[in-house]
Amino acid sequence: MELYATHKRLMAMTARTVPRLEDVARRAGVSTATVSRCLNEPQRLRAETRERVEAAIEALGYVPHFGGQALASNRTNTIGAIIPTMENAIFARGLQAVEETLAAAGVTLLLASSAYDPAREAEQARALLRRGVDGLLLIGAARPQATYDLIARHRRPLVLAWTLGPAAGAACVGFDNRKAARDLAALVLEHGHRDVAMIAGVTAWNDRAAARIAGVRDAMEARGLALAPERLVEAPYAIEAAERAFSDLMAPAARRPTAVICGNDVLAAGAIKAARAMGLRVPQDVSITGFDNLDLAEVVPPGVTTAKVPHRRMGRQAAETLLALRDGKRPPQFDALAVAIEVRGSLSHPPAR
Amino acid sequence: MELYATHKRLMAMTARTVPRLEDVARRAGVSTATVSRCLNEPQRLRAETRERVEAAIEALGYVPHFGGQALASNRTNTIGAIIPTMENAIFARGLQAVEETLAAAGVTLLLASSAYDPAREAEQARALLRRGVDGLLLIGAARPQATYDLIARHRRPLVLAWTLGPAAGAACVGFDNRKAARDLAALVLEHGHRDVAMIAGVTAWNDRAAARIAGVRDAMEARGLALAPERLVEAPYAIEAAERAFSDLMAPAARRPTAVICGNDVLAAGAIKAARAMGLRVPQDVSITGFDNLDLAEVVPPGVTTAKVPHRRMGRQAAETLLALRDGKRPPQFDALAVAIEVRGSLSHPPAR
DNA sequence: TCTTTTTGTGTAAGCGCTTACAATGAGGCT
DNA sequence: AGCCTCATTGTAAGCGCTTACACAAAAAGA
Repeated sequence: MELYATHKRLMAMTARTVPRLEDVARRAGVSTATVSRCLNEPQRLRAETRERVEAAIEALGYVPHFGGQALASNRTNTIGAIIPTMENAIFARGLQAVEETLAAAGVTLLLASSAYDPAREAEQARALLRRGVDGLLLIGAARPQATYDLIARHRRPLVLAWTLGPAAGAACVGFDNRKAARDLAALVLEHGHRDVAMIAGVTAWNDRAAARIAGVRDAMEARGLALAPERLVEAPYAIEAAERAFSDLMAPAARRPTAVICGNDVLAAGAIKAARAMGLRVPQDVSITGFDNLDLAEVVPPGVTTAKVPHRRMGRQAAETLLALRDGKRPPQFDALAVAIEVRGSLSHPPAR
Repeated sequence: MELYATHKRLMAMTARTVPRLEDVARRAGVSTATVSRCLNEPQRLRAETRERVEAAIEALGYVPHFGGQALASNRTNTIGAIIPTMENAIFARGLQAVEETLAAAGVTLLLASSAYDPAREAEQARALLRRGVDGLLLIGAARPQATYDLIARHRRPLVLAWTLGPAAGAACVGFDNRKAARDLAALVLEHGHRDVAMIAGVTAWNDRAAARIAGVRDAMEARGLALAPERLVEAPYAIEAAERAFSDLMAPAARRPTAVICGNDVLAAGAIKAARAMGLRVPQDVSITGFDNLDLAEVVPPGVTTAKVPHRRMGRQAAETLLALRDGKRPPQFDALAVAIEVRGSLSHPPAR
């Protein structure tokens, strides 16, 4: 045993470039406990002592070792988030706000992505929990119960964003996807459209996509219309998939839909691209709507009429909720975020037959 | 001391939900060392023992504690990456590839963003190093020496992506921004343009943006032309900034540029939007080019002529380099990635005067 | 048969930090 | 003066894991 210790000690002597708490303590002429306190509850130290320790920290360029802290304190000042994808900008803006809010509280955000795959999500959750995250942020509420159990077993607070639930014992921060989609669809119908089709996101394990379909159905049924099965296509959130979906919807020359409601702006952009390729004018020949109000929506002519999701506010609220839960406080109670409709050129009246 | 230990032990008894290595060992009837070996070098165990341990791990749902591992082994199987922004898709695709490649090797990617601010980048690097990342991936080569020193002091391998250097002792994986921009500009000039302007990214601490300007200058000078100061505007990579920049460039009614080369596709999309708003047709009245070949480029009509950066390949190579360096191997030697030009509708001949 | 190796497993020391409790000394009260 | 409180700092146990070395048993030589 002695030899091992000696060996390590020697290694350390020759190889150490990163100072430890003990080095700081020695230099400042205090105990390791005092240095630790200087880091964690500086107000408990006499000003003179604190200054001495801080000087030593500064001089040595000391940075506390994360693993050591995590092990000893069982806290990491880290929040983990798993988003479905980084490929398009859907979640970027919200996450940026999460990150900023957390950073202001001295908490780091660990980001992972699941590619819309619940198994991958569970795996990532496991990895994040293993890293000792103090809390977890997930998107949406649809996932296997096992994932919820996993998180509960680790006793970590969980916040779901982009949805209002129903949540298995998790806090939700978000907006009413169904209502927003209903409002948007209602607006489309008010423009006189009766032949409406929808390119939705893939609904498997995606409650937002499903809720948006439900919202569209709501609006149509309220007017005695129905969304026929052949008028509903699911497509992954990608340009190309949307192009194909749009072509499929428009294939029957007779009774083509006059409006296509898309599950998000990426789909809408793809649909518009396909329409152009088919020689259809937007909105004269076909109206198209999106969801999210990404940059894309304002750049693609004639501008995508879309639901303006308050990403940043949602991100901030999610972060605040997580911080409160982590500290054992009751989380602030937020109202469901309002989603306005941003009207742009892609929505107009149906063409006269 | 006893009391403290007892207290903790009691807490543990009542509160433990997460099993430790010791619990697995007890259940499998082996020592903790054996369980640890089963995790790290399973081939060293007798098959029968290994199975018993694995069964216990499975039964208890044991997951090794990260902090404990990190502390004891001084390795984390984690690579950190700091990208300038998540707001737009510039880095998303490349990072996705990094993540996939690392995941295949059992390594987790920790992602942070710097908002193009070198101070923030250094701060994030410190945070990642503190977390014990085994290596670091940064974008571009331009940053204060202090950041390089910080990383060197921690003895962590560093890979720079999106650039070819010059790198302060770091491996570079990327492409020649200058050459790609030169090729693109040459193509513009071949179309007959002589009045060329450029909306570049902000060059402060951004060697890619600077290299692209240099490339455009190269091409122009090779034809005896120059990029006049009033024909060069820097703008952050955002739609709105690009719109303003474009308006500024087009303000003088006389001798307006006939082509605007943009530092990336986001800028190009903004420029096209502004052009439309000004009643200018693209490409009949003005040609516009981008860089990166984002989704945006194919969706915005008439399609953005752009440099096709091989993001995914670059990401994969960066990850492979990091993994090799982490294991103390010589990194594979990659050639600079080729950047092709994707010609789309936004580039044409200058209008006849 | 009696060494040598090899193989598989156990023992226990630390990794760098936090924190309960102890110790000290300075004031405050009676 | 004697006792108590409070503020400040020190002491040292332990967080959950890895791993050098010890040791026993099995395999391989001699």
